[in-house]
Amino acid sequence: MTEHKEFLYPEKWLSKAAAGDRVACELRMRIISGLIESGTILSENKLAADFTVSRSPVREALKILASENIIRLERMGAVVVGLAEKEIEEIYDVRLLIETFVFERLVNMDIHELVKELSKILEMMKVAIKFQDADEFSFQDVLFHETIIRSINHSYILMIWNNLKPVMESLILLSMRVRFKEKYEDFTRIVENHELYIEAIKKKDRTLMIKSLHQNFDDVQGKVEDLWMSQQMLSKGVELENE
Amino acid sequence: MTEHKEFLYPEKWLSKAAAGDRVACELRMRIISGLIESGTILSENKLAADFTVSRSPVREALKILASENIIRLERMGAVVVGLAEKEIEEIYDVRLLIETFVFERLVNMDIHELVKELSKILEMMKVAIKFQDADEFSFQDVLFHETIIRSINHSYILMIWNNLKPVMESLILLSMRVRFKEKYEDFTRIVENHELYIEAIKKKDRTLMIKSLHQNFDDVQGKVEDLWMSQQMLSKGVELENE
DNA sequence: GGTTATATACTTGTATACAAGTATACTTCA
DNA sequence: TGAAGTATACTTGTATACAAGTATATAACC
Repeated sequence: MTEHKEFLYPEKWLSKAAAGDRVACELRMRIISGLIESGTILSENKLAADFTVSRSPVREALKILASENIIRLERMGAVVVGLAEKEIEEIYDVRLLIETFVFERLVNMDIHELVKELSKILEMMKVAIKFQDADEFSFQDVLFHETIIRSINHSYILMIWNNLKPVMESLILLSMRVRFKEKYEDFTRIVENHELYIEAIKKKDRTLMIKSLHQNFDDVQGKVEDLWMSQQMLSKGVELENE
Repeated sequence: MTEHKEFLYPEKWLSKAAAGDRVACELRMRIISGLIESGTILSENKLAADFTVSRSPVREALKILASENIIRLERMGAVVVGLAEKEIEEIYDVRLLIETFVFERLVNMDIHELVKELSKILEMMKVAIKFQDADEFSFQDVLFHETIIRSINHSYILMIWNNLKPVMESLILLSMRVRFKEKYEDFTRIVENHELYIEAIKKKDRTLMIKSLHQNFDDVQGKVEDLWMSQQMLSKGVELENE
């Protein structure tokens, strides 16, 4: 039963969050980073003790994580599912599904405001790169895609995104943190890629959009090894809580 | 503050369900049927009193309904969103999206077992029609589509379905109950339609699948008026809990 | 030893209590 | 009458208590 002094999830993003969300976000990061291994059985009581909160927020957190498919609520205990290669590919599928759907809608819309908004976000990303702020960069990256999705005003597509977003966010965070340290040159490519995406929207060019979308996926999801590296880094000196 | 003696949701489906799910299912039915109008503000305390449970399961229920997009959790009170025409169309979109995705996967799979399973379900549906059991029919109808979706073993597509399913279930239940009373002849068409769907899977015929899928949607979702009729019927003599 | 019973230490789900915050209505004062 | 402050009756989020059920291990018995 080890106390985690350092939290993986950016604390500043939780300024106004309830304890339940806090626990969910931190647990999610630990699961996706691999710090908590697949197959681990989580106990409400143990988690409550670990996070020094009561069972109520913990229960809430577990419900959230279960709806995101990264844990499975069983009769006794919540077993960690995590993200293996298969799940990563599945997320890829769903993102492709919804973002292409969104794009089809965008083709028949006035995208002036959207493009302006996206350009702004892209500038923010560049600043984040300059100051080597991986967390801020990740935030803007997620926001970029969310902005596109929100623009079509489709509550049920947004529902899908809302279920996917936290996992995406964690993936991107972990991936970017590693790369800011080790593959700094990647970011020029990522920025170019997002410029391409904006361009595709501006020109309403389907194939260009698909292309940049695929490249974007590869940038985040193709690098599962990065995540494993990240896990190794992070868990260095940090004991797991296996009994 | 009226006591609802009759529940809209089939009680036998809740035999082993926790109080939270019970409340969620019943509330969902009341919202989708229109018994609880859009814009209504739900109070945890009031709901707890109405259902004679504590706030814990009510909170759980509200979280569930919020994730399904039929209520919106705000600072104070949960406001009912409900299903207007726009939402119905959006659900239509998402079902089309995921079921066509599933079909593409099916094309490269051994569908022998699936077809057998679906045929069985279809027979069950016929029996339900014969005995005029609207609830059983609805159950099998939902199961039919869920079986198709599960067959490709895609946890994130299943995640989308899991979020959509309860709403679909309610829609189908309400729609079928009305039609068992008033449009009995519809059911021969619905059965034919499902046979078409099975045929499409068997032959791996995309266009046939899309066609039957569209017809199936129209059967459930095109009839919003039915729902309003159903609401009128059901709320006859039942007071709303305004104030 | 092997099998069955029982005790114990868990688990979940629900009820209840409480703290902190927010809208509403009322009172007070100019 | 109008504005500002205060009291009150709500709200949410969290902690805690308890009942019912389920695994695990110990003990008893054949």
